[in-house]
Amino acid sequence: MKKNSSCPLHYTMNLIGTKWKPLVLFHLLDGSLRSGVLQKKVPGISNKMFTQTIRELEKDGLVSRKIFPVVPPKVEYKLTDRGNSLENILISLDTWGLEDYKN
Amino acid sequence: MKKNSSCPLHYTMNLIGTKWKPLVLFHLLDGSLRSGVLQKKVPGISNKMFTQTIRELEKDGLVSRKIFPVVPPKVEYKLTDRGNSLENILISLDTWGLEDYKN
DNA sequence: GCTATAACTTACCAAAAGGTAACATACGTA
DNA sequence: TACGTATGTTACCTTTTGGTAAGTTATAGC
Repeated sequence: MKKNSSCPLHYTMNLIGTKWKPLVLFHLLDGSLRSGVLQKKVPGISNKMFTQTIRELEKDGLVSRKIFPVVPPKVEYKLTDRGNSLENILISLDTWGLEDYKN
Repeated sequence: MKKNSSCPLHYTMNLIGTKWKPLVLFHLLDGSLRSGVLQKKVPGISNKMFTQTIRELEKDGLVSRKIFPVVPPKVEYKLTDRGNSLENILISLDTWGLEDYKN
């Protein structure tokens, strides 16, 4: 049963309602990852889209970026507390896909 | 904790990973609605996008369409069982937005 | 026979998203 | 001094998305 109809869902969708954002966030649930590793975990994403997506997530405070001043470059991304608060939703979306695919 | 890494989430996102689909589905949680009523409940959606979105949801078996042979036309949409299985996720997304907005 | 109605559909155009490939960086190593 | 490395950025182009406005339908009521 729906709780109200003014619909904060609209707000949520403006933050994470794209094809790639939930996928990127999902793969960070287990902890921080190097940029290249994270990108490889998202099948089909181009380099450009990956950068663009992670920049927006960073801007919105859902992931944080840690730069190691080494050569060649090393960058790690991880969920912020705000990003991590999406954990249950991300897992539910994943589980739903798994169940639905069976049918 | 994530359950696996092959990621059925990708499958889920291909079904409902757009700006409008979750919003349309959400407003059908309480039961069937006439086309025009449903459309008015989704703020900012154009007629064209509404039609296109609902057609895809119908094609994917998430909503069903009932036509009443009257003039002027009357059409009602409602969630299928498959669509209704997204209820918890849709509510979670809405609730998350409500909580997040406070901060 | 003209009009209002709800639910579309279509044509046209503008805006945004997205792919590919080249370039940038800076240091250690061959 | 040229190369490899990881992490980007940028330019160019194509594809997709999206908005607006006009057209379509069938009948009841004026």
